[in-house]
This record gives sequence, structure tokens and C-alpha cells, in this order.
Amino acid sequence: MRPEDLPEVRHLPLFRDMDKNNFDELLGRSYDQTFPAGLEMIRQGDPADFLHVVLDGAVELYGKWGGRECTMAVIRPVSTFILAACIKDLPYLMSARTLERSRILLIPAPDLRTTFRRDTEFAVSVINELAACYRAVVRNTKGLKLRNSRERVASYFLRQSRLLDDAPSYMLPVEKRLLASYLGMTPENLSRTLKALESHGVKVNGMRVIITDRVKLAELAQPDILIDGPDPDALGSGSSLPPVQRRA
Amino acid sequence: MRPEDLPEVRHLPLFRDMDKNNFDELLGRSYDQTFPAGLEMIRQGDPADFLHVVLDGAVELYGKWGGRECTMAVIRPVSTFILAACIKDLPYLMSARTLERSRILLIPAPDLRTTFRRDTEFAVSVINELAACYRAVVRNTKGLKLRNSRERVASYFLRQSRLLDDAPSYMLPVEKRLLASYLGMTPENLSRTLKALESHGVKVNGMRVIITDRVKLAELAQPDILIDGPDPDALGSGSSLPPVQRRA
DNA sequence: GCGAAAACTTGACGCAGATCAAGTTTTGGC
DNA sequence: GCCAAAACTTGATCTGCGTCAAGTTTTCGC
Repeated sequence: MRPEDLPEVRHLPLFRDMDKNNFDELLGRSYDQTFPAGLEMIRQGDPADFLHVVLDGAVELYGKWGGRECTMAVIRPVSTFILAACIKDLPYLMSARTLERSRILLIPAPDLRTTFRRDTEFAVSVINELAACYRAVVRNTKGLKLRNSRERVASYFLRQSRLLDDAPSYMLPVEKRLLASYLGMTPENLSRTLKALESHGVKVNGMRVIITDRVKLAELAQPDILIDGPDPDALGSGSSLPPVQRRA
Repeated sequence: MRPEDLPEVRHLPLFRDMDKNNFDELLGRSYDQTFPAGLEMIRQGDPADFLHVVLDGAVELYGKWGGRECTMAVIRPVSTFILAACIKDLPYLMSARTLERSRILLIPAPDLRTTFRRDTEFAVSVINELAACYRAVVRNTKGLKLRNSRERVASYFLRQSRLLDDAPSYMLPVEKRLLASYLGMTPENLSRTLKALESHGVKVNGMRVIITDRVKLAELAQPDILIDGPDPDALGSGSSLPPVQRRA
């Protein structure tokens, strides 16, 4: 891997507190690999051989069943994903494909497991990471079961804005097609919902989201700390889209 | 707590590998409390002061938003719940109420956190528990997003049967009202779905489920290892109903 | 074991959201 | 910068599921 990536990986909550030597050894056993866009890197059901770290690009995690697919998360640099499968040494529950050309660091799962057994600080980090991931998925489930799709879209927009210090405008971090699937709806329904939301305080123009009336939007979305955070959550939780890019 | 409960708690995957002295100390600092039926023991948003262990009775975990509620899980003895909130020292994401008179062991969260810092085996157990919980919730999410309600009911029935070595008949572990909410549907819709499933290999009579044609039912449910398990999962994962009682 | 409350069922109806089928716009490779 | 492919939008239609309302059955406290 490129030497300039090392500090970025080291600064991840998962790795920042572990012993320096253990970190170096773990990274030393890892592989830096580049994948073209649109490649299925992981097929759900495959044995979990490596913890993945996105160094560059973007990766979609999704589930398949029968002929259907649903987007579970999109991971952007620098974050890890599929930690739980590696720890349990069980098959991946989700598939992963690159959305663009991506550089991925592959950390062998067995090394991961031996490392947290001998490095308490790392074990604590793993515990915190997993607990955060778990809570992220639970919050996501609550949103899916308690809100209808219009409410999910509205609260997604507010949540993203909040991550940018309540920015009134920002760019969507992913295509609408993916956003729709992530939110558990069809692209057609999302499209119509966006139009309907124009009278509720938010306007979407291409990839740009413009919050025109935050109060009105919040009235509809009824943002809830126990669903929308903030909660210092893991990004690679397998249930969130990446934070938005700030307006240029 | 009653001395006869101790071995049952000790045999939980979360506690069985830790140092005996640490276990005894942890339990020594805990409280054994009995709650009447129908009591809201935990209100979502409360600070996570205790890890809960159901010793007797049954506890429903549920989420609230606006005026709506949804059942996330039902916990039966002997299992723990809300581990993640305790570890992160963050508010509970779910509320909990007793479904019947229940005896609960309360383990102070701070003691929990200090214990896994000095007991590696316990830390590893916590890691495994959290990873299992995480995977359970992810599988649950996949089921919610990829299956329609009829498919969810059908696969729930098959899953329960499989937990009893493919028993052709068993009793529902919870009221239909709860099952409906857990599966993300209304009681009315569940009721109608049950009738419709009679021509697809399963008959429900009161609380009794009778699988009349396993092949036909499986055709509809399309059971999938990556959604329905088996996967040696945590029961207190916050996303499953208890295993069924075997036919008397 | 009686009576009220809760759980469950059934029917009628409406709506949110899926599906199908064209368009139109945007993206990206050569 | 052009062209094809993909993403997005829009409309028409259908349907799964929620809602409301009125039973019926089961449960449970006294």
C-alpha cells in the first residue's frame, strides 16, 4: 500500500488505540488491491477471508434474495466493512461491488482474530466498533418499520444536512437509484416523492438538495435522536450511506 | 438472586469463558429484581445503566416513533439484552416491557466495561456476542427489505420448525399481535395472510402451527441461509422472537 | 365459572407504493 | 464532442396492505 495511506488507516477508531507494533504487523500481512468499477468483489455467502478497508473509490454493500436486490450501505474512504463476518469466521451476509474504480486494503481475518486476543486495546476498539455498527442497524430498522417512505426521504435529507452543520444545500453522495433502494423504495416512487416534498421544505435539482424551509421539513420528518442520531456511529456499519460532500 | 440461577447465567456464551472470579464479582454487584406483567422497564432514550438478563418471564423490546410502535424482539430466559447500549454508555434505542411477571438480573454497565478491559476471555466473548447480534439484525433487515409480508410469514414458520428439528407442528411462542408487529405488518393483515397460506402448506389453529406440506411452503418462502440462518446467533440480538416450545 | 377486557377475525374501503411502459436527461467511453 | 447506455422522470394502472368498523373468540381477574 502507499505509505501516505498508512496514517489514514491508523486514525480509524478501530485501529487508533492498538499497539503500534501490532498495527504494523497487521498491515504488513495485508494486501492492497485495486478493482475496476462495477465489479462484484464479494458475493454473499462467500467465506469471510478478509476485513476490507476502502482506501479510494466507493463500494456498495447489498443483499440479494430470489431475483431481488437491496442496497444496504455505501462505503467511502477511509472506512472498513464486513468486520462481523471476519470475526465470526462465517460467510458474508452481504455482497459488495465497486461503484467506481476502488483501492481496497485486505486484512486477513485470521490475523485480525489473533491480534485482538493479545492486544486488549484493540479488543476494546473492536467491541466499540461492533456495538456502534449494531446500533446503526437497529436505528435503520426502526426507521424502516416506523416511517413511511416519504418520511424516510425527508428525514434522510435532514440528517445529511445536520452532518454538514445544518447546511441548507448539499450534493447527494450517491445516485438516486441507490438512495431509493437504500430507503426501501423504487426509483419511480422516490422520483414522485421528491416532487411531493417540494411543498414540504426541500427541493432537489439533479444531485443538489436544497432545504427551503427547515421547519416545515422537520414537521414532516419528525427527526428523532434514537433513529437519526447523532450517535458517534461507525460509518462501515453496513446500514448507512456516506456523509454528503459539502457544497463546492 | 437465587443460587440455582447462577449456573444458568454462567453457561451463557457471553459469560461462560470468563474468569470465575471476575464472573462472581460481576454477579455480586448485580441486582435481582422482579417486575409485574405489562410494565415498561426501559424507556427508549434512558441512559443505559444496566445489562439486563431475563431469568424468568418474557420481555418485549420495541421501538416507538411519533404515535407508532413496532416490536423488535421478545426475550425469554435465559438471555441478555441491550448489551450494545451498555458498552457504548449511550441511551437505549429500544423500550422494554414485561409480557408476563418477570425476574430480571441487572448487571451495572460500568462494571461490565471495567471487566472486559481486564479479562481478555470476556472481551472475546463480548466481541463474539456483538458480532452475532449485528449479523442477526442485518439478516432481519434483509428479510424486511427483500420479502413481502406473505413471504416473511412463511419463512418465519419454516425457520421455527427447523429450530425444532423440522417439527411438523409447534406452538407459537408469542401472541399473533406481536408476531405481526415483529414481521412489520398489521394484525389484520397477518390474520388474512394466515388464511391465504392454508393453500401453501401451513395451517394455523389458535396458537398451533401445523405444516401440512413442507415442500410447498418452502417454494413460497424460499428459505435462505443468509437470511434465515442457521447461524449460531445470539438470541438477545434485539431482532428475533424466542424459539418455539416443542409440541407437548 | 362469570363477565369484562383483550385478542383475533372478517368485511368494506382507500391509499401508498409497485409495476409497466414510454419518454427525457445525463453520463461516460471512444 | 458524439453516440450509446444508463439514469431519471412521468403517466397509467394495479395491488398489497393499512385503516376503520363490527363482529367473534379467548383470556384472565375476581
